[in-house]
Amino acid sequence: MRMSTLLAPTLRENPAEAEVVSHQLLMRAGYIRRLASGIYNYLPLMWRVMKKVENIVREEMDKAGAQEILMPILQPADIWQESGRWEVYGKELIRLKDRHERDCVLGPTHEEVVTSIAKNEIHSYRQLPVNLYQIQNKYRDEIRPRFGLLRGREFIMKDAYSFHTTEEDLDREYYVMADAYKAIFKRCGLETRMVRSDSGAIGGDVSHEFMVLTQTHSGECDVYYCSACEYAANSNRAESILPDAVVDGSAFFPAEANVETPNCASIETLTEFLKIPPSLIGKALLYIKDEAEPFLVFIRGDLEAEEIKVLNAVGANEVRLANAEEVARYTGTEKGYVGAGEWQAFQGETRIPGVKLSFGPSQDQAIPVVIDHSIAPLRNFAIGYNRSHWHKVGFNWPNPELLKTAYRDVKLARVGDICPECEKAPLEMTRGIEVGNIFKLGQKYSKAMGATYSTEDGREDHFIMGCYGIGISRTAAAAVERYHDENGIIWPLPIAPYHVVVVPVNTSDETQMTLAQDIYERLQAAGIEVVIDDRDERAGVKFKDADLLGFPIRVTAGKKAAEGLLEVKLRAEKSAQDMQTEDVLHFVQQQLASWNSEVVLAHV
RNA sequence: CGGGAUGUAGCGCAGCUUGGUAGCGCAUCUGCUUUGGGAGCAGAGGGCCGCAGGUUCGAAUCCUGUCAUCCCGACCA
Repeated sequence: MRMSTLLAPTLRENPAEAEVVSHQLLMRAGYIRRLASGIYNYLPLMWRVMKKVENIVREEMDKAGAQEILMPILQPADIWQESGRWEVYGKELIRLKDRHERDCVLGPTHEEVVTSIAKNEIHSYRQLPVNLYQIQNKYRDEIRPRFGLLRGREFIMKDAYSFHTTEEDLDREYYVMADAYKAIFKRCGLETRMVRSDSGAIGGDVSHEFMVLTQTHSGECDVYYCSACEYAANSNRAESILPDAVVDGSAFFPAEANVETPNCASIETLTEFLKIPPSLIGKALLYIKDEAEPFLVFIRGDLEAEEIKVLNAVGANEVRLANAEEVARYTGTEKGYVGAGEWQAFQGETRIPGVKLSFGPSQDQAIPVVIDHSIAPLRNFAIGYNRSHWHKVGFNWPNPELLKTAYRDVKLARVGDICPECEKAPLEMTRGIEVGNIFKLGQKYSKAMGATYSTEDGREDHFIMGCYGIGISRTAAAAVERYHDENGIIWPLPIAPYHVVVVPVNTSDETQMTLAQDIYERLQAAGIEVVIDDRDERAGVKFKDADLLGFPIRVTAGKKAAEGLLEVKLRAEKSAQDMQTEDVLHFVQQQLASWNSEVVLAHV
């Protein structure tokens, strides 16, 4: 490819609209252009990268035994009504009508379509298991598209769906896919962690996400991971064992007492006033469930509540912290002084289903309660008195047995907490970009849509399903997010748009041009993807662009061209070396053969 | 959808407070010089100031509406 004809319009400055590194660099290096919010043109270099990622995915999926198909993007509404997601999916689903006023959708995912295929075409256990996948544009009318390719409204995704006769067989396939995913991301040069997660709108029981760990801002989730074992989880799922802390306050409070604590509405001011560690405080947070029901969360003073965990604990669609007015209305005190006080515990169903404990001055005024496990070991501690500017100290729960029914895990894990799996090493945290996920769907869709097959003993049974996604465009963007420096992108060799850029420093110098043209042609003949910067530009411009565009290997024909020497430099490294044309060929081939991500990792 | 901000040349921005008919840098085009890290000089082209109303003798500037884009939250590959 000749740079003089390549459509890669580079920009000297970052576009104002781009906030994250991958978005900035892909825009600046002329890989993408925005058409509308969350909708992008992939220019020639980007499309090459995309196809590289696609091909790696395709090869590994094929190797894992999946079969590639292509399902329609435009889908009739009736299958969505059948599955129930016409109502459930909400505004993210792009709906439209055709000329006959028939409702249609643009596919955000393809469980409905693939289940209809299985329903119509798979009739016998003899045809199972089967795993079908496609690589295709997906449409999700995101509330807030952002971060360039990391969250678009249109994006390219590989989605696979497997069908099974038993849970055990689904299990087997699940781990076949997990292994395929590990191989895929490794081949893309990306280090990933397989992370437990919530299954969200897609449904099902078990799910894992594959996260590219990044230190940059763009990672959308906090990922806690064990420094010793393989444990990793989203912040909204991460469990942890708390390291030792002071949980018995008998040294501070010889006896139970009510103390006046003026202006001690925060943990910080209270610890200062009482001269105790924050772990000796029972913190009470008043939440509102689905804009209707108040409930209390008790958690140790030095910990934070994790809202998704809280939400799951009470089976809510939405939770939020109560405002000052609500705190006053429901507890009769002000923020910072809510607690157990003189209240009593009441057992039995509350207004919130599943929560069986409530606290209050009387049963009909009692508020449902969720208690974090961190509260359990507390003895002789401090807690709000439900009276402004008063706390109770040296407090012990009157009936610890009763509380047990309300224990949940609702705390936000902290860096330094102990790994829940190996129970030895401390947890660490990083930002992560979710590039893939795998779900066990079970029979959710096959039951909803009546998709059955004949079993070996002649019964009809619903398919047991799994589904497995990889964001192709997001993976490419994540690679930029992971591999770049102040000068631009540093593509991992396997997904680089071209492997080599040949730079004749001065196009009017015939010796340089001849040498450059020669190595360009020989690299090409050897099947290496190479671009020659034949533009009549100054050396600085070409070098800047080569760095910005991120070609892994740069071959320069410059001063030493007269001696037949070319300068070879890896984008990820600082130093360069001079070589004869023959050696350049060998060097490049060797790089391609011996590619491994550790080399890049070491230099970024 | 709530909170915040921004729309002026292809890109990045100034001008707006205090209305008087648009400017800077980069990019583009032409010519000469230059040629190993975003060159210099000379010249040129390109904008109904997001759009629609209103106020005014006069609006990029003030007012109203609208559209778009971005950032922060809840959702997601």
